[in-house]
Parts: sequence; C-alpha cells; structure tokens
Amino acid sequence: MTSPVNDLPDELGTMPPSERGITRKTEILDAALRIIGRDGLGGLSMRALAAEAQMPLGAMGYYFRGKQELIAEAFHRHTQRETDRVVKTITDLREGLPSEHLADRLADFVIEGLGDAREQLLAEYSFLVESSRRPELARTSSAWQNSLRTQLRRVLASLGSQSPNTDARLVLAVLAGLEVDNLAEVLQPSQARMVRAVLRRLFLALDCVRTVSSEN
Amino acid sequence: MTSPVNDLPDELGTMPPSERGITRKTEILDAALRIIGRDGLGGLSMRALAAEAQMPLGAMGYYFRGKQELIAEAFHRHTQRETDRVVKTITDLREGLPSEHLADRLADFVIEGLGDAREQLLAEYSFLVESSRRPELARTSSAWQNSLRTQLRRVLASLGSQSPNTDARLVLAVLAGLEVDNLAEVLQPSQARMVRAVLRRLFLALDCVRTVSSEN
DNA sequence: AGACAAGTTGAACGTTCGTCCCACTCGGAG
DNA sequence: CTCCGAGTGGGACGAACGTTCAACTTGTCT
Repeated sequence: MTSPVNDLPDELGTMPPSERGITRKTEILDAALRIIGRDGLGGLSMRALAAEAQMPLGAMGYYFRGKQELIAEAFHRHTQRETDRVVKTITDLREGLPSEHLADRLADFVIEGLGDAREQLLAEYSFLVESSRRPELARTSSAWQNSLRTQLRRVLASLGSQSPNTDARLVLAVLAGLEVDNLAEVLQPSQARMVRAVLRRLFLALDCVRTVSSEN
Repeated sequence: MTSPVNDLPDELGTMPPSERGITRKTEILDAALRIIGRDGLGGLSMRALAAEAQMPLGAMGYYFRGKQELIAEAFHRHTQRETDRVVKTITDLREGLPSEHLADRLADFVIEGLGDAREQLLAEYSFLVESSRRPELARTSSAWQNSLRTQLRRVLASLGSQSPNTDARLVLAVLAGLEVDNLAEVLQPSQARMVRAVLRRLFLALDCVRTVSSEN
C-alpha cells in the first residue's frame, strides 16, 4: 500500500529502497516514453505499458498511484534525459566560435531531433500539449524551457549579443518552430538543408545587428 | 457560419445531403473543435461530443463513419476557419508598411492566439501532434503550412526581402516557436511584451541584413 | 392517400479501460 | 527454523468506450 520508492533524487539518510525496485520503476518509465513516442499519449494504456515493459499489469499499480502520476513522472524523466543531452551539446561548443558554427550545430540538433530522435521529440510535444491543461506538467515544462534559455543565453552573451535574453528567446523560438513545422512529415534531405539555411540566415541577421550597432 | 457547399468529394451517387444535414454536420464538427480545444483529443468521446452538440449519440454514427473520419474532418474545418482569419489579417496590411508594423501585427497575432483564441490554438497543436502519426492528417497539416508560407512570402518580398522563401520559413518558425514556448502557461502581460520584443528584434535584424547588403 | 427514402433516435452490443484486491514468492532478521 | 514485509502476479470489478441496429419520424413525389 505504501509507496515503494521515493522521488528519483533520493535522500540517502532514510532507508533506501531496494535497488531492484528503482530499476524496475525506471524501466516502466522508459517503456512509457517509448509508447508515447510511438503511439502518443492516447496509446498509453496500463496494459500496453505492462506489455512494453514485460511486466504484469499489477506492477503498474504497485509502482504508481495512478496513470496521472505515471505520466507526470515520465515527463520528468524525459526532461532529465534531454537536459543531459543539451548540456553536453552546449559544453561542446562553449568556447568562442563563429556564429556560423553555432548555427550549424543548432541545425544538427534540430535535424537529429526530427530524424533519429523523432520518437523522443514526438513524446516531448505530446507532453507539451498536455501541459497546457495540467499545472503539474506545466511546471516541469517551464522549468525545462528556463534551463534551455539559461544555457543558450550564456553562449549568445559570449558571442557578443547585446540583448542575450531576447536573443535566446528568439533562437529558442526558431528551434521549436522548425521542429513543429517539420513534425508532421518525415524529414527529407531538402528540408534538412532548409533547416540549415534558416538558421544560417537567422545568425547572419543577428550578427549584422551586432556589427552595425557596435560601429555607432 | 455554415459552409455553403460540402467540400468533401460526394461519393454518394444516390442523393445530395439536405441543407439541414449539412448544418447539423458542421455543428458537430464545431462541437468537436470546442471539446478538443478544452480537453484535448483524449477528451473527445462520441458521448461527450453528442452532449456538447446537444444531439443524440446515434447522430454521430449517422454523420461520420467513425471517430477517425470525424477527427480528420474537424481538423480540415479548423484549417479552413484559420485560413480565413490569416488571409484577412494579411490583406489588412497588404500595402507597403514599415517592418516594425509588421512585427507588431504578427505579435498581435501570436498574443491573440495565446489569449482569447487559446482553445483554438490548443486544438491546432493537438492535431499537429496527431498528424505525425496519421498521414491523412499530415496532408491537411502541410497544406495549411504551405498556405501560410505562400501568404507570408508575398509580404516579405514586397518588403524587399532577397530570400523571401527562407525568410518566410524563418518568420513562421519564430511565430510557431513563440506559441509553443508559451503554450504551457496562460499568457502574462510580461510575456506578451516579450513576444513583441522578440519579433521586433527579428525584423530589426532582417532589416539590417537587407540594408547592409543592398549598400554593396 | 399511399409509398418510399432520408433523417433521427435510444438502446444495446462487445471491447477495453483504470483500478483494486488477495494470494503468492522470497530474502534477511530474530 | 519461523516470521515478516516488500515485491510480485493474475484475476475481477464497474465504468466508459466506439460502433451497430432496428424502430420511429419527417418530407416529398406519384
């Protein structure tokens, strides 16, 4: 009856849950993310989840109080994994680099999301739409976006941006918009080139503003 | 209010539907759009739809072959209504206008979508996510985006853009991204100001590129 | 008036859903 | 050894689901 494990950032002071319990719980969450990415939130049923995780149906009720809690925790886990990926990408290009390189790296990021990591991206937007109707998901969503913006603001500031906050929001909007506009259909090479062209165009324009206004 | 002609290919060789039949059908579709905007696609059930449209459950089965067909037609109707709204907005600012005005008009468009027309926007993104898994919806979705891009390309070309196609994609990406990034929470005045600032920043940068390169 | 098809309706079908429950396993502490 | 509670698993519950259907009403033409 009692909850078997606590939240993932577990306090070590109390009695730790068994290692197998945590493992099984995260396996369920990963299975949920696979289902949501493949079939959407509408395709996520407790039975389909049990089958995907190769566990009996009763285990779902044991590890999660209900479907809502499961979805919230799955979203939380998704943002954790994505944050790791973004941080790694950002730190790779931390030092002073031409903005063209940054544009191409961001294009790679979008293209990867629309290609190999397409299911994760679909899960992300499924969560996002759901967030607009459920405050607890909205908190996870805005925390995730704040994290992205903070990371990007630093990079843009080091590039010489005079309004790194606005620019970060602008760049993030372009990234999200490129994802959204290519979400419906599988990514063709021509559209991948277009993604690159749009981001190069954006950073060319931003560079231009910076250069001209610094001459004044 | 009611579309004069049924846009679907009339495969019924027997009889054209009566006027009342068309009216009721569109009433069902509008009720479906209200439900999807309020509760998402997951909240759309045949019974909830019948209640929202104030019709008996059997009528749903009479006017639509199944739930999938109903969703597809609702999406189609949504894009029709939105196309009308966009065309009207675009034609309002048809003639040569400062790009700052265009930025503010587009900001108004986004802010309106995130405010008063929030439910329609939520329905739109619900459809968009679903489009990634169902080809027939994807066709409607890409047709809608092509329409938007064509409209915007003309405006940007008249503003002196040298790459109106890329610029149109860039601007559309920013618009979609601003919507997505503010979808999770209700729009605060500070965020409305930020939307305006981001779009002004974008058009300032695009203007800058145009001006500088035309001096060469 | 009669007839026939389109339109309309409430009920019922079988399925699937989320949730709950209880018997069962099993390793470590008394 | 026994005991105990966390972990495990299968089944059953009521509710809600999409869909189907036969009976009924309405309007129109002969």
